[in-house]
Amino acid sequence: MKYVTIKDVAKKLNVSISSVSRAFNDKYDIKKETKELILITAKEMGYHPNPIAQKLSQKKSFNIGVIVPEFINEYYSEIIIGIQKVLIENGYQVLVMQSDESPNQELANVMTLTQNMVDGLIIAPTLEGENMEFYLELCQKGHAIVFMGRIDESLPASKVIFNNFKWSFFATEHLISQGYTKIHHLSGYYKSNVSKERIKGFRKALEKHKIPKENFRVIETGFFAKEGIKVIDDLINSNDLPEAFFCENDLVALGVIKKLRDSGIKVPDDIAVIGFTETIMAKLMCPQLSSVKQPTYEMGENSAKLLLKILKDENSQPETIIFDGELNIRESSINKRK
Amino acid sequence: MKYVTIKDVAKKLNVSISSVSRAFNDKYDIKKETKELILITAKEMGYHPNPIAQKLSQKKSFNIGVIVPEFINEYYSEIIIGIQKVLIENGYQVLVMQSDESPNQELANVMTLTQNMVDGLIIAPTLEGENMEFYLELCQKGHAIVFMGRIDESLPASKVIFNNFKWSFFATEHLISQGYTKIHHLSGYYKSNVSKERIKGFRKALEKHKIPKENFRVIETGFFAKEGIKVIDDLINSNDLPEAFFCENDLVALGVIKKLRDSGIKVPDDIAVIGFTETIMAKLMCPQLSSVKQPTYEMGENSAKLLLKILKDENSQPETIIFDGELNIRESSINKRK
DNA sequence: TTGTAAGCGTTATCAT
DNA sequence: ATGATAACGCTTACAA
Repeated sequence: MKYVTIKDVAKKLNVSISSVSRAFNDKYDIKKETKELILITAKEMGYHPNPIAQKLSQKKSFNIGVIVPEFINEYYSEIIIGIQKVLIENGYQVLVMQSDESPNQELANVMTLTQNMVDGLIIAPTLEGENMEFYLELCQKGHAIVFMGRIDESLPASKVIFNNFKWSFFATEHLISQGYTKIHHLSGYYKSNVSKERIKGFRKALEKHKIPKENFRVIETGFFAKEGIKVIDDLINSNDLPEAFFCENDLVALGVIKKLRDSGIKVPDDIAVIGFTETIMAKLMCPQLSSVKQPTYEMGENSAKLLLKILKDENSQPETIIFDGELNIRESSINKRK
Repeated sequence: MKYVTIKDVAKKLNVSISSVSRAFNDKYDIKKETKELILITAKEMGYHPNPIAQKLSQKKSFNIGVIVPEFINEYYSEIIIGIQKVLIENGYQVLVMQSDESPNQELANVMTLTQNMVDGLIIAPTLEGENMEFYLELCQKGHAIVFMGRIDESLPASKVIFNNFKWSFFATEHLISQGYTKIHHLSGYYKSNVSKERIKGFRKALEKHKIPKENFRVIETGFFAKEGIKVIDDLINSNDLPEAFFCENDLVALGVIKKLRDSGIKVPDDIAVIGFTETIMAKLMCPQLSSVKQPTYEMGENSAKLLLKILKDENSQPETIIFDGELNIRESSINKRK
């Protein structure tokens, strides 16, 4: 591939390459007519500034690295779309890497990206606590980083997180309002702050409504349908089914509902179920699934904006944006007997 | 951010920068001991070759652009993962952009990426026929491009496609084998080659089994659950329901099943349904959905490999890889009365 | 307002 | 086997 360079344009117009450069960069003085002439001629010749040369010259890559645990589910996909929109508008390229839910892969991704001179990073870690010393070091070295989601509060960096406590509280309170008093919470991983917050919200709601302790349980389940199925299987065997399940996410809820149905137990007639981190499936399932919707797109946009702020002002202080959600009540958690 | 450069390493060891460069590039003569010394010292100092400088020097970006219609659904996500694996292993970075199902956005994405000097492109177009002259031009200019999925056969370029005809045929034949003779095919967009191939396969199966013409219909539906719902709504109103539906994809099938259920019609007891381009939902739905699985990951891997081949040998001839799928029969298409 | 030239961090060609 | 140096395409002091 042969590209037209700044020299070609300069030669054609008998001007210096600096003038051509200036024509493409607003910040310098240049006569209006020359600028226009250059711009027009450049366009005719099919010239575009070579971003790689710009990067080398400016010691900036105009690349932003985005690292997510996965993008098979729409959650991170939507976040990425929000990020991309903001960053592309601001002249950045977005390099997306996925860690396959592995902290090691995550670390490798960070390495690859920093070695490729990304100007900044948006990292959605797979697990809080992992790689934390490394991230601390990165931050102290002055890397521009925004963390997202599953991240330790203690890390002195900008963060975009979801108010898991609050919306876990609301989800639980909703189940209580439907008259359910025996409720199990199928949690993600206890290690994770997200899960801890959800558990806190769950407990808080039960306490507020004075549900006796023996009426609720928290079960470490995981993120996938398969794991939801397994838990139900165990509970059926031990004859320990509650009146309602508050699940880690829609996928787990889906597994729960499937297993219950296969066992002849109807949702919500016999047992109510509510999900979290709403997916497109929620509305299409049978029964339609109640869930907590997170503003994924906005979360992506805002993490990008936060990063741009850091990029513009190196001395900007770490900032944390906490997002609220939306409780969407559907069939799966409605108490028909009430 | 302060990076260690080749100069720093050279100075420290009192060697020339060429030697350091050579130590990092196998293709040159350099004494084994000096090489090792340089490599060790470089590592100690935290030196990595600056990829941007390498790119400028070599007039290669080592970036590959990947453009997909969307990555909200797992289909393209999985393809991307396959692509990334192969390309990253080969020292390339992958820039992913999504066109939001818009040919205009797709064009803008191609522009952005070519202007950013990507060495090659993998393009999954949103709609065949759109932007075709432009792609033709790109190919003729010598850009390394692999097309994927919804692409005109006529384009003289490397392609990775799925055998829609064949698997549409098998899906239809399966419905026939279940004893259904009144079958409707809810197609994507008639414009699209993919849909055309699916329709051909559908017709071929019906012809083979001598189903009378008045027993089958093709209805242009679209890609989303909403559109499936609308079609069923219309068919119920016009009292024109068939015995079985062969849907464009799982999402449409989901809409179909939902609407039928809401109307008191049971699947598969009253009407059978089969999807296409299997998603994770298929196994989790109620009833479990029969569908045709596409080898997404492998398709991604192979498109990347195809691109690498072009990159290595400029004169390599266009090649087309056609992938086969897998017909997964589940509850939704089983005729219980048979 | 414009031009000159140094510099960004490499690779690659030519000497030595 | 090693070093000097031009070149890659651009930005940006500085000079004119």
